[in-house]
Amino acid sequence: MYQKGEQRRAHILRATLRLIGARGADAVTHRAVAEEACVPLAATTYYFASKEQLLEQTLLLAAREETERLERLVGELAPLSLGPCEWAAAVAAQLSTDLEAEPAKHVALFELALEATRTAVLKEEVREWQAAHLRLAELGCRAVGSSDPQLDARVVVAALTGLMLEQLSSGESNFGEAVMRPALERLFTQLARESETTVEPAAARIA
Amino acid sequence: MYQKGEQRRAHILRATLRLIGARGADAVTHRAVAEEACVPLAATTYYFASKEQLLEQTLLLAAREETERLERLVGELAPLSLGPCEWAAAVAAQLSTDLEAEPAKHVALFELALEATRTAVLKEEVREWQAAHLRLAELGCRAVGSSDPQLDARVVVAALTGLMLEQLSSGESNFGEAVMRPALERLFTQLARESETTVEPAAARIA
DNA sequence: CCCCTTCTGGTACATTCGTGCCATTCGGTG
DNA sequence: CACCGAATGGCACGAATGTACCAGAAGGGG
Repeated sequence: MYQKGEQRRAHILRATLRLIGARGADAVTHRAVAEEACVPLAATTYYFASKEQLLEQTLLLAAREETERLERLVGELAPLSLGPCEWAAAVAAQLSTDLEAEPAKHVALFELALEATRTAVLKEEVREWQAAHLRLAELGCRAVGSSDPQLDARVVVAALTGLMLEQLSSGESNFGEAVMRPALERLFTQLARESETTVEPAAARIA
Repeated sequence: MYQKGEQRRAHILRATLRLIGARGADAVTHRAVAEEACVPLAATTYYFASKEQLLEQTLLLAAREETERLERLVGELAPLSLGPCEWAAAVAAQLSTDLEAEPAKHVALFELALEATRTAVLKEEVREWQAAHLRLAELGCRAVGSSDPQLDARVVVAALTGLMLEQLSSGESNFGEAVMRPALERLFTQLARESETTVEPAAARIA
């Protein structure tokens, strides 16, 4: 009983997410959300105590969904014992198709990161979110035989974040994979290379 | 003659930048900017045709300043023929101190990237900005003897972007270097490692 | 059946917003 | 000196905003 409300609440969150992706976080007003969700104005104030809460909850939703999605992806890929290049191809394919399918969600996630700069609650959430990313990347790094999976995971997460932002902010539509795959191949293969000797700073430099 | 105006214009842009860093892009209103800059309300409309122009110009300013700063940094470092670890240390030090000195500017730059998602003019600017980054990174990659400087530059730029965002959105204040330096060391040393043989996908995987 | 909580949808209001207007001052030029 | 464009600053207007309020529909439990 009384579960209709939850559906409407979710519907409003979806609409807000679409709005953030299309017109930015500052386009999120009660009226704009209400129109996007096709609900009366009062609905948005009924389900959310304030505009800030609405925005916050929407960003949390996006972050959690994305984390689940990634967990599923790594869960599928990890048991296959792929090499670095296959990992790169799989990850690049997944990310670029997802970027094109739901750019709004990913834009929203970056908005989340920026909002977190100013909001303690969100900062905490971003930390958990990144921790999840690190765990997943670490799993992947272990799978390709990284010699320092924790450190490499950090590098990989940072690189993926940067590539995604690049695609969103300056990419032509749908050439994402062409850019991401070679970069990821290169990154993964180089990180996966075993150090035959302990790395000595100057030794890696060409004479 | 009549150069006072330019100063005031610049003053307003600075204030706007501070505002973006402190309270986000949607906190940029004529009134808020005027107060932050200690100028009357009409000044912001006198120097900028609209709120959007004000925001846009501010972001362009930040992007160009940052590019110049990076060019200076690479210009200093490149002739020293450093190894990957020294590069990592220098870059990590520079970025983390700068992140702490002027977080507002870097937050603003990410806001720029997000706005570019929706604004054609900004998207073009972001492209130029990233092209500059790529050129600089490529220079650095060449300096450490990368076997594919263009590709590696892409990876490096993405990783740096990701690390910066991580620091801004979830980092404790001022432990940036402790996080960034090891990651960069790892990335640079692995990228700098020569491939003795042509990289063959499966060969890099541990048996 | 009635009641009470949940939910709906319409409206009102104070505040804040972007922007246009205009009288005034400044500072260099003729 | 007079002049004139550049710059200033105060103000007002219409539009949009967040949110409170309220009258009622819905629908399951007594």
